[in-house]
Amino acid sequence: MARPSLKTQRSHEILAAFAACVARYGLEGATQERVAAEAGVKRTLLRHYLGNRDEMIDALIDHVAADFDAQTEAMLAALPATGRVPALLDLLFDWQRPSDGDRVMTYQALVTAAERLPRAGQAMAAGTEHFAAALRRELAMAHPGAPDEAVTAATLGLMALAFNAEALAPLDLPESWASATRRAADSLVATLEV
Amino acid sequence: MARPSLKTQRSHEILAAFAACVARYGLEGATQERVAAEAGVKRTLLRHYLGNRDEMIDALIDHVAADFDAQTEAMLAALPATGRVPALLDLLFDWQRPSDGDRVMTYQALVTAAERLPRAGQAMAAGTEHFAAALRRELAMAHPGAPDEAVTAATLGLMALAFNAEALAPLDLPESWASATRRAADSLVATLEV
DNA sequence: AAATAAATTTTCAACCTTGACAATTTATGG
DNA sequence: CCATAAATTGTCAAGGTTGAAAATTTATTT
Repeated sequence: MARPSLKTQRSHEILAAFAACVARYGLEGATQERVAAEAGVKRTLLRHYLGNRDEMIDALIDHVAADFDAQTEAMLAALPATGRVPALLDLLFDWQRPSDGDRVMTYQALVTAAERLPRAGQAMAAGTEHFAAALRRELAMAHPGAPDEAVTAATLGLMALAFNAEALAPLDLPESWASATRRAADSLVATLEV
Repeated sequence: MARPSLKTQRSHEILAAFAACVARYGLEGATQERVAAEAGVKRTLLRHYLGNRDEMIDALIDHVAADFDAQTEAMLAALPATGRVPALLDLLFDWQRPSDGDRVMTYQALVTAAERLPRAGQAMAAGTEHFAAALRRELAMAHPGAPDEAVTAATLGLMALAFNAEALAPLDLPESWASATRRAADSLVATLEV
């Protein structure tokens, strides 16, 4: 017998706007005013739905972590039944992608803040390990004979290449680097062949 | 016939403090008050030596870029006459190092701000290419027979591994990742063997 | 249409950050 | 000691950011 709550939807919209602002301006630069403008609502609504700034940041951490995990799962779900590793590389190093670059920038901002915000550090660490584990599982399945250490090494190599490509995207680096990055990834996978 | 100027020294101290604050709080979070406290001077001195905030940021960009390049040169200078590539890997992936982690964090903050601050983007891009070129030269010298594309791929792979290790340092990731990172680096170099 | 609970807007005070300039102190050369 | 130029400190106003709560509007149920 009351007006229906928009809490879930609005909170989500606001957190998405928050994440976008963090990606663009950094955590400290993502003021409530900017987030409100990005979300297209009054500043006081942020407070209404998410509380004060500290509480907003806590919510953001959870949001980004969930988003990261969802991205990992979506990546796995998009893989075909056979030839999964080549498909995985195509996904990780597809430069035509509509650049969810914001995601990695937000992630980086929270990683940087880990010292001041232990919760952020824990959440980002968990997400990173989750992603690495998924990558590792695919490599291990495709190369059952490869020694564990080699699989782990290739996993970290792929992850570093993928993260780095996104993190440095704001710089206009030579185009040739894109193909070289993919080639490095292929080399790492090739180390797992018998 | 006047008091000697401290401009050079003080400017340097202040910029170092600025860089440290940017690493810790992000660019927007590095307020003049915090920088002044970090440098141990009154806020008004920042203005005296470096001008207003925009001018301070311009100076910071130059400072960080110069620092980055100096680091690259120092790395090269530290290499022995023979066995340069293994020594290079030891330098890049030495986890005992007293962690100049601040440097990479500051770098990351400026990369993130590239969209708003084109000068920052240009400077960080130049530094990155300088670093990559140095790496590439070493690999090419040690492996004259390797095809250009392979050398470039290995270069980017090493760079990604090194940057990533530093960028994710604030997270307490599994210790085993350190050795796996080194192993991935070794694998990339091994792709250049005949 | 009346009651209800939620959305949305309004408003105000406290705090922080910055810019700018005036005032003062201090070290050096003559 | 004196003149000079620089370092250092002091102060104030303007603008932006946040916290908090009150007032108003709106959608839904009965």
